[in-house]
Amino acid sequence: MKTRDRILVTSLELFNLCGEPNVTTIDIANEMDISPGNLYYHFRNKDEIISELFQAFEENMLDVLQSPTDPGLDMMDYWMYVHMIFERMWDYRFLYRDPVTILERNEKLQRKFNRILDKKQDAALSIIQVMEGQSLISISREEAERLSTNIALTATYWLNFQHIRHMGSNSEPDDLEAGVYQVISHIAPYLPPEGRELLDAVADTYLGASSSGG
Amino acid sequence: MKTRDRILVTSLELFNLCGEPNVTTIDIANEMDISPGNLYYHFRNKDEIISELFQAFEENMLDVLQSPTDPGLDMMDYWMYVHMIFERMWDYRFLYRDPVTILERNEKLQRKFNRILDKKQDAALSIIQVMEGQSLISISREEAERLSTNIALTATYWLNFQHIRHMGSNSEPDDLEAGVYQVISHIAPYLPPEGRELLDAVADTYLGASSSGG
DNA sequence: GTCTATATAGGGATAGAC
DNA sequence: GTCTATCCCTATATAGAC
Repeated sequence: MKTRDRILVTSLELFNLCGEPNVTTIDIANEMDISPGNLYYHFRNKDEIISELFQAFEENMLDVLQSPTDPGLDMMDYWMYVHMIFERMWDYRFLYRDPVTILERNEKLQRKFNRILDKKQDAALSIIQVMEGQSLISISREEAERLSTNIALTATYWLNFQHIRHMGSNSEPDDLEAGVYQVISHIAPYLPPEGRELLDAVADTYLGASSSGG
Repeated sequence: MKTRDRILVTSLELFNLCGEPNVTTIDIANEMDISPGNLYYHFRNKDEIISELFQAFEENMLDVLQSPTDPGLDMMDYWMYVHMIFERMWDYRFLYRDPVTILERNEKLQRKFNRILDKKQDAALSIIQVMEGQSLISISREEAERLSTNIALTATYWLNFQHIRHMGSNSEPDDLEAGVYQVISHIAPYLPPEGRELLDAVADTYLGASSSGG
């Protein structure tokens, strides 16, 4: 593995573990047993490392987000879909730890992050509309807008919320299923009784057997 | 006004405007036309300023949060209630801009912040249970738990979400009503048609006439 | 490509005069 | 209480040898 790539991998690891603002270029170099000078031979500055990591994240995420408007999907498919999104966020969770701190330094990242948010919200809206089209749920246009905003918001901030909630204990929870459930539960009240039971069944399947993010 | 208090007021202003990590003790001193030495005569360090601001925030917030379990309350009362909570958060919005960065340095603040989150969630749950008791809504115990978590999460991160969403334009939106609506809309799908119409009416009243936070 | 050594800059904080 | 001057530390980033 080339040094340049090792820098990216090590940076991502440390950023996720300690938070990007708490990781210096020297920390990264030390962790890899190379000199800081060497690191700066491969990257002009820390921002370039972050940008490159973000680039990889964006490609991953936009790929996963391709909204499943296929009408043949069931509750379990949606669960898996949201799970995949959570896994990508988990892989790059340093971005969700204090997004404002990271984004405010770099306008390009702001735009990219917002584009991902747009996509998230669009995906939620699409799914809602498919369900509506199937008469699975009944919802007005305005309600659907607000609902998809709430879904995108929960999906975006769940890891941050969990992190703050577990700050006393120094172990970070790597159980994404609770977040998936939390996101999907936004839809629950719109579902008919059969739909809710189906959701409960799917939740029971996944909530016990924590599969973790690795 | 005593210098000590002026330091607190100025710090709060700058923190809210620029974000706490971007404001140095020198910035604060400059803004007040005093010397950094003077500032350090009144406060041992920056953390002490933050802690004291947090203290004031906590008292405000816990006071406002006293959950209104009075069964005589209507939709407009709940709207006002959530609005008051948003106003307190707005006054100390720097805490919601980079929560992890601010909290990770100080265990006491972690506990306090989480206590406020607990209170928020409890308040949401209480209101839901009152509504359930009045047969206004029908909801299971587990659903109520998840719902109140989602409500607390949205209330906590709405300002952050808005901030990121408007990062391109350099004007920060000070319209809290959208956030209030977003929070209350979590309840909407559980309401009977009359309840939803009532909510729409209340929303119409407030959403137009942005009252702002100042 | 990699190293050592170092420049640079900024922020937190203190000392001591007034 | 307030000021000026300054110290210390840390993080980013560069220079130049190997």
